[in-house]
Amino acid sequence: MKTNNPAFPSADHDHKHCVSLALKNAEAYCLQQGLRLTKLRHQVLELIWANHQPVGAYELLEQLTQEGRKAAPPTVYRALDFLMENGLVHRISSRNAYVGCSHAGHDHTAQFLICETCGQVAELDDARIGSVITKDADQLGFTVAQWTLEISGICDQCKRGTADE
Amino acid sequence: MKTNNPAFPSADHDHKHCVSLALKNAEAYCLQQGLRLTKLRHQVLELIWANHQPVGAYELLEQLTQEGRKAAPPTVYRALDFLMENGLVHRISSRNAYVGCSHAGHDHTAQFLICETCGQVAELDDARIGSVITKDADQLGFTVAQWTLEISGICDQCKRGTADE
DNA sequence: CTGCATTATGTTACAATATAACATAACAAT
DNA sequence: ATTGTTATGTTATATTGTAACATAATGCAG
Repeated sequence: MKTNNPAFPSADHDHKHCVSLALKNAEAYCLQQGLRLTKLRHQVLELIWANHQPVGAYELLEQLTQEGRKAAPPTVYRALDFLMENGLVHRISSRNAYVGCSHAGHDHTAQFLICETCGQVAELDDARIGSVITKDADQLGFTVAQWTLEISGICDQCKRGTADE
Repeated sequence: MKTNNPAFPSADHDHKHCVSLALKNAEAYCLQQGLRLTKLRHQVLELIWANHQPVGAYELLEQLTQEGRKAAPPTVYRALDFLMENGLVHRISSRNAYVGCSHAGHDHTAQFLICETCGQVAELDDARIGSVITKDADQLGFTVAQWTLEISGICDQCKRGTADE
């Protein structure tokens, strides 16, 4: 039996459901905020979620092209910019890659566990980290705008060998 | 009078002393560890410290060239690799830039405050953050190898206007 | 100190990631 | 419909980073 791990979904979880849920959330959020989640942006967001692990911009570009859209690098980067500005996607800068964000709304903070073996990413959301950061920064008179925490290591499934993969 | 801020050194601090101290530490560390801090590596490390804020690889390349060394990109990247492996330099991935590390020894963790205005970087070293990370990761069965925390915002000096700059 | 293995650097070419700048198209509101 | 605004298409190029192989320096066994 698989462990039910909310952070690193097991390989047999319902991908499609997972993606469509994320998209619905995004649609609702954009509607509510008066943001234009155009076809292109929707498509890019869907691809990001479908990959379900960090995807590079040029990988997205290729996938877009395969889906029949005429696209060049700016096409992808602009969509990514929009999605990031509005908190629907995060950039993993240590990998030059992008992942979908589950808690939309532009939050500007992110905490990731990145598995070096399988490449999967889990988004943490531990308030303690933010509070420590804020306190430290305050003491130095530093005003925090945003931050990224990227934690690299090995996930549970990969440690147990191939059984779960 | 300037604030004596250990994290963000004021503009009038003794640059040269600062650099030479860092270099001496690095030399001592490499000697002790049997690491070969060659002329090139030493030169690159010195340039990084001399800049005293994150420097890009190609910027370093240019500076190396100006100092009369024949250098191509791999020259710089290899030196950077060595310096990073041995904890003498950190990479700021959100900026594709490199900074000197004050606590040598390969530690593999880093916490940075990055001022969006002046570009200066302060390295934090708050043990609480590491401990929260470890606990969170443990609960998910994730084994942490290394992590990077990059905090973007505005430093004290820049908030006060140009007086301190 | 000589030859050999190892490590570091030089050199050329190129891969991967990202943006500038300007043209066209879609949209939203009069 | 007209117009201002926002989004996308298109071409070219900037920026960052590596692969692959040649040469040079270094450390060490004999």
